[in-house]
Amino acid sequence: MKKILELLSEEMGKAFEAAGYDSALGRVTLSNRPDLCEYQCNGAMAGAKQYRKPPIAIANDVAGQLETSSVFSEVRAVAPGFLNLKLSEEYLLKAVECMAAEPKFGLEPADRPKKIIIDYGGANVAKPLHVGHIRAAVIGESIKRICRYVGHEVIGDVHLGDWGLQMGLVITGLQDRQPELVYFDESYQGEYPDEAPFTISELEEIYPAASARSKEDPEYKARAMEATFKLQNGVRGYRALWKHILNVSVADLKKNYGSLNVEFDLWKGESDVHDLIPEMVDYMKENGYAHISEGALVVDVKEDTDTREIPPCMILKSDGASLYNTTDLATIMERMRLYSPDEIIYVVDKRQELYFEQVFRCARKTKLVKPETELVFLGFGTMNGADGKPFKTRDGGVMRLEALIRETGDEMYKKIREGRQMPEEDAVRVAKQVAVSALKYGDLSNQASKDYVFDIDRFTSFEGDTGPYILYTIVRIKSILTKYREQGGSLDGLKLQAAGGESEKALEMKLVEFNTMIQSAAEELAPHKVCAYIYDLANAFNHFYHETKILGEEDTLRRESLIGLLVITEDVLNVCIDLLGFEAPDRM
RNA sequence: GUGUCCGUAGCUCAGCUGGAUAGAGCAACGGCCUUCUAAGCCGUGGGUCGGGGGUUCGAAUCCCUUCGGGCACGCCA
Repeated sequence: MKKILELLSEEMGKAFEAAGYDSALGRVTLSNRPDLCEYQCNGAMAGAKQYRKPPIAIANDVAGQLETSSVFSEVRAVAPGFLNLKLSEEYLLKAVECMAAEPKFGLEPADRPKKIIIDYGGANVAKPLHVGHIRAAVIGESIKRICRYVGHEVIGDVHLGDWGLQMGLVITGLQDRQPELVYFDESYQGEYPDEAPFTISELEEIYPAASARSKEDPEYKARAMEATFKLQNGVRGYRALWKHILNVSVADLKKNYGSLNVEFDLWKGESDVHDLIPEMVDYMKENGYAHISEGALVVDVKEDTDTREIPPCMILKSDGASLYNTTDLATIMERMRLYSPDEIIYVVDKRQELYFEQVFRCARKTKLVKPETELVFLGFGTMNGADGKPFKTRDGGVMRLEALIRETGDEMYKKIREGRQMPEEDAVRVAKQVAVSALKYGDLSNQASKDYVFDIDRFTSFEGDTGPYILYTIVRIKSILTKYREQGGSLDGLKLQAAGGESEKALEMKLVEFNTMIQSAAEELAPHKVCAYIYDLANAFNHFYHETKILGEEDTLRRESLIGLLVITEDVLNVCIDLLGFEAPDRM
């Protein structure tokens, strides 16, 4: 179905036309003065100059055309030339019925469904996820779901860092700890064990230690680079060890991402494109795209329209080694070959914007992608602590994601215990579920590109603009619907009636905004719009709830209508929180 | 230095394809539970939208300028 504002604008446009004005002036928007009207049209003022008439005269002309409108119950021309509108309850009812009957609540399918790859992990093998990873995961997952919902084919890729110096560091660190391992015996010809010679916790100790040491000890760093080199050149033992590291690490990553309802379709990594690099480099050389500059192989990517110097995109370092750019470009090449996507979205820290600009330009210039392939950089800001600086633990360290989730869950559990009587087991489960909503909503309700302050007390609060508040609202609805069914009511075949009051009407008006909201959230890759919408919707519902007896309504048809409205509201809220990547318990 | 983003209530943030009295939440204060989850709802107070200039009938929103802050700027990722 069409968006409500389009429908109203069409109706208004007709009135402008009938009164002798341009129908394009009939654009209707939500009222910014809800005390005066529900919707408004400012076209009379916009057209005043064109028609050399006072705006109020135009507004009066138009209002005259709408006296018998079945769409608007009230059309008022107000100085200096506003058209203040109220919607007829019957028209609104039809719109609500229509959205309830249509798939996806009347959202028009994407006019051009795209195949999209979304790259939103950024996790590194052998390094635990820390709070810095939460934004990519949470935002990327939501965008993946939103894009799918509007009809695109979306492939989520974690794109692991599994091939760089960090692998050499881990291997070197391991060698120091367990030099006797067969993997380090280059004369060894037999099969390597299936079992990894380390656990995830050991792995997580080895990397930071090795990394720290390499920064102070150049000789150690040289060893790590040597190990990296051997790994990348296929030394058997190193490859086998690397496999172990990968497996142990990925199992752990899946667990942690899983606790945030984040799931990837692809677990590809930098290593997957290693073999493509020589081919790509040759291609760039042969076609004259790349040249040597200061010893390194680079592709110039500056353009005449640049307002600043854009450094060239480096393909190989002066020592001939590949770097992040190399694998990112090779990954683009691989993705084009394997999936031929229409669009690739990178959900990464906004500080990498310039870097990705270079990579994108390079990919275009070297024709790694088709001219029409969209390469989108979606940069997110930092999660800060109360001091406005990047979030740290109390002792100044980097907090692990696991710890953040656990602490939020503990906090939630405490609050549930204080406020509710609930069996222990349920309390634990519900606390986890609500904690995920708190974390995700707290993050997603901010514009992705902005930094935000992580405040556990605020996010886990049941009051205000929070995940728990949204869930609480859903739980309330569920509770009523459960009671209704227990009393013998059925949720099938409910017939809606026109709104019986202001708050009911306001709720319906919010509901019919759904398709508009989703479309704009998808186009702008903006989950925070979904948050803002459900917050408004939850408020509209709670307001309505307080004014309206639902189960106590004696008129059966009216009661069914109210229940029907609850069902739609719950469905819409549930769809929205699913798009944000969390779910509601039955009770809380 | 160059570029870029940001500066809105005590705090955290919306609003930014220009519209009528700039909105929420938190915090503060005051009301509402024998009735569907009060983890809720209603109300009160709180603002030179960083400053200045311009465009416009009209600017938080567009343009210029200035101050303050974040971030990025070839061999890290």
